[in-house]
Order: sequence, then C-alpha cells, then structure tokens
Amino acid sequence: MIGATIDLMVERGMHAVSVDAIAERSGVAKTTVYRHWPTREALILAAWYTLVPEETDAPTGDLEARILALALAFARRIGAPPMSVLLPELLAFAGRDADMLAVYEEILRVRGKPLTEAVAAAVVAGVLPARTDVELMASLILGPIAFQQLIVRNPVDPVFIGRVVSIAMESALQEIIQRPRPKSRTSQPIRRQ
Amino acid sequence: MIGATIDLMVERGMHAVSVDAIAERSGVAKTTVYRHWPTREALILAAWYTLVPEETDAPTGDLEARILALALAFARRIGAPPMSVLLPELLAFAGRDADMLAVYEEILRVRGKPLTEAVAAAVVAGVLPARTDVELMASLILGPIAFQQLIVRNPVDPVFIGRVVSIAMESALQEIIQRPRPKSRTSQPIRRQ
DNA sequence: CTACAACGCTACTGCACGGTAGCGTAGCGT
DNA sequence: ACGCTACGCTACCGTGCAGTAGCGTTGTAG
Repeated sequence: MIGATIDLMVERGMHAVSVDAIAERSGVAKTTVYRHWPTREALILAAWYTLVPEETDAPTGDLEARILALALAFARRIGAPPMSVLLPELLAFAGRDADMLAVYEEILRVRGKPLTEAVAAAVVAGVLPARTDVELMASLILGPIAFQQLIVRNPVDPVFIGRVVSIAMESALQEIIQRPRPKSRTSQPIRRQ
Repeated sequence: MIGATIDLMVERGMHAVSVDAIAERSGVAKTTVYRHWPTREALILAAWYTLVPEETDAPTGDLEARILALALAFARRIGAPPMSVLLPELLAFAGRDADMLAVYEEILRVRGKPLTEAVAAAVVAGVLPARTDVELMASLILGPIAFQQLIVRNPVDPVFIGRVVSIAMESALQEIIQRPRPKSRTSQPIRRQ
C-alpha cells in the first residue's frame, strides 16, 4: 500500500491521492487500508517517511573527491524520479502543514549534512584554510545544482557539477569564503519579534 | 475575482481553490464567475498571468552594483509573500500541467534574464574577463540565494547576498569561471531521443 | 421610456471523495 | 473443533465540488 501511495503521489500529486485509488492500485480493499492507518494523511505521512532514510555513506578518497562525489549524488537524487517530482510537491506542502514540514526538514537534514561535514573535515585536515565558512561553502555547491535541477528544470551533467565544486574549492583556497568576525553566523535568519 | 483567487491560492494552495470560495471572497455570485471564465482552471491561469509581468527595470550604477541590486531584488521577491508561498506550488504543478509549465517558464524568463544580461554587459564592458561563462555566473549567484530561501527555507539577509555576489565576481575576475572550448554550453541538457 | 447587458440569487445535477458498518471467509496455531 | 486475526466485499452517509438553468434586478445608453 505504501508503494502504491508513492506511485500515485508521483503520478497525480500529493493532493490527488485518494484512498480508493490506493486500494485499487495495491489490490487491497479500502477497509484494509483503514485497518492500518487511521486517516488518509497518516498513510501519506508514513509513505513519506519510507522515502527519507536512504542514507548514503560518505565515499572514500581524498577530501575534494569526497565533496565532488557527494555533490554528484545529491544531483542524481534530486534530478531523477521519484524525488524530482516529489520534492517540489513536498516543498509546497511544507509551508502549510506542520507534519509535512517535519518530513521535509528531516530530508533536508539527512541530505545536507554529509556535504557540510565533508567540508568541515577538509577544514580540520588543513586542505581548506581555517575560518572557511562551511555553511556558505555548502550553499555555494548545492545552491547552483539545486537551482538548475529544481528551479530551472534543466538536467545538469557531471561536468557542470565538477565546475561548480572546483570553483567553490578554489575560492575557498584563496580565502574568499571566510567567516566574518566572531558572532553572527552565515545567513542569520531575520527573526522579527 | 482575480485578487480573491490569488489570496485563496496563498492561503489554501492552488489545488484547494474552489469557485464557490472565490465567489464568496470576492462578493460576487458564482454564476458571474462563470460568465467571465469558462472553467476553474482558466480562472486560475488568468490569475497567474497577472502575477508575471511586474518587470523590474535594471537599476543604475556601475555594473557590479547593478548585479548586486538585481540579486537583492530577486531575493526580496522570492523570499516574501505571495511569491514565497506560490512559487513552490507553481513549481509542483509545472511538472504535471502544460499550462502551468508555460506560466512558470515565463516567470523564470522574466526573472532570470535581467541578471544574465547584466553579467553579459559586464563582460562586454571589460569589467569581467572575456570568455566568462555568463550562464554559470548567474547560477552561482541566484543558486545559493534560491537554495537558502526556497529549499532551506531560511530567510537570508543582505549581507549573505553581498558575499555571494562578491565571491562570484572575484572568481570571475580570477578567470575561474570560463566557458570551455567551443561547443557544449553550460549545463547542457541531457536530451535523450 | 425602453432595450439591453451584466449581475445576484436559488436551486439543481452529477460526481468523487473520506470514512464507517456489517457480513462473510481464509489461514493458522492449539 | 475452536478462537483469533486479518482480509474482502458491498453498501452506505455526509460533504464538498464543478458546472448549469431559470428568474428577477439594476444600471445605463439612446
């Protein structure tokens, strides 16, 4: 049933997934669906959580190669179904539904952390200068990739990703990407009130 | 009625906008709505097209200042309602509906072009080196901004944008952002068949 | 004063959906 | 043979929605 739910989310969109359709697609009676999940929303949420935890281990190799590999994996994942279709959907719902926001932030955390950690490791290892702003580095690498794939809807090839990574690395080496003075981390949210 | 439609799209999402709700919100009879637009979809599409054409004139000043101003305007627009809410919504529908895809590409064109043109002008004026890859430059500037605002959902302050722009400019000055040999433009789409 | 266009209002059809109730049945361990 | 659990099936209720029909009302131009 979870599989059918995911298929239908990809095909018709999250808002158009009906319990009847899930029952039909999975070859199961509608009542059986309700024997496992109390509401339609609970089922959709459960389906989402099965999509989250496909953790990717940090690949081996020197640190720049690791960063490149992580960027490539990131691009591959968000550029191909089901994520290429489901991510915009989830993003739209995250602004309106607290449960979906939680799923979304979980995915963001799982996906974004490895690269941030690899950059931080590179700083510790001395491959990148001290005081390199790791959060900013991550945005400079993942940003253009996500921008092309999700916003411009333009599939990118590995060459593009390689160029983005090497530009970021080179900028960091030339100490252009440094944290400012002590306080105020990168992209501090503007919290009004 | 168009205004009511937009309000409801922001509040409840595109898929949850009903003609009854539009009629009630705009103080108009449901029949009157159907006297102006044949279907619900046509009305929503018309509402979207009123959102597109708010063109921003290129600001004055030297070229680097123009690029910074455009980046700031871009961030302001996609970071505040209604666009912060509606863009993910539209993006999700663009993958499934040809009409919505057309609207989306129109918005993308109108929004993305000014900055690309400003970068190109900087190259022509000699402020940036020849053979600077303008498309890649645009992705390096807009990408991190869009990534933070839309994907990470983290409002960015002008300082962040200034740093992103200056990093891109400095990288370009050091000729890190160059077009490759003749053919194969940046982020060439992988067109299968 | 009249004719016309645009509007409001009520009521309606048809449909899809979320969720529930009742009943019968297959498998399985004891 | 018994009970338990899970399932399928059919039918149902209530709701909200798209879209339509008919009729009365108002404003306005000539």
